[in-house]
Amino acid sequence: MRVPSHPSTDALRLPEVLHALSDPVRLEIVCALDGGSEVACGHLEAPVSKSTLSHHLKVLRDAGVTRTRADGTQRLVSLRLEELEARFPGLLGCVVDGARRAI
Amino acid sequence: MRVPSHPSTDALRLPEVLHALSDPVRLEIVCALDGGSEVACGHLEAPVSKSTLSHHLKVLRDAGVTRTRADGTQRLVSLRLEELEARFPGLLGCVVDGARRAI
DNA sequence: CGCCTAGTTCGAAGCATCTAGAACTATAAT
DNA sequence: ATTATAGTTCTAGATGCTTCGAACTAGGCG
Repeated sequence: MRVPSHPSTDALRLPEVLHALSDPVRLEIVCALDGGSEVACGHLEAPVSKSTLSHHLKVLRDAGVTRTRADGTQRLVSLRLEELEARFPGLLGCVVDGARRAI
Repeated sequence: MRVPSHPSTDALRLPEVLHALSDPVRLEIVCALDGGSEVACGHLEAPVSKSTLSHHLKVLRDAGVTRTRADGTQRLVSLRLEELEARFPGLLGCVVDGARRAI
């Protein structure tokens, strides 16, 4: 399994980031990752099939919201907190707060 | 021309708001409205046709991002700053800041 | 090696989005 | 009343998104 590519911090595009965050399933994933922990794909709870979950993780990764690294047969996903904060200060915090209050 | 309907503050949904903000044309409109001014549709600069602009304004309005009121033959559009701030604190500010820096 | 586990990728269906032109509505001005 | 102005709505096409199952890839284990 080849290592997936991640956009550089400079390459992050706001419309793309917002679109990545605009889906309920992906918003839940982001909330689950908030706190900085690395989570294996399979441990993410989402009401979708494995392939759909993989697709959503790809959308988040391509937008630069998450990072994925291989660990054995698993893929560990985490938020790109520092990079997002550097490029769009406060955004992720507001979104997660808003999502936690009422999705 | 009948008055368009606006969702109540309670009815605002984060995924819908984020989706409304995830389009470059709409993001530009929101930036243009930031500051609190009311702007007539025709004075908004957007590289799209009149009907497409009308569509984008409807998406923003339906998501609860903007408010529209009639004034003669014109429609004045403005941001729902207070309501958005009450429901999703800081969000609009972060988005506008991010958009201004680099769209 | 053969098998299991963990994810990805492919193919396809169904639905939504963005876009524009044409037709329409409503207000204002002549 | 006629005409002009400002937007909306309808229709339609092209594209994109979400979803799933099936097939595939890669690493770990017996």
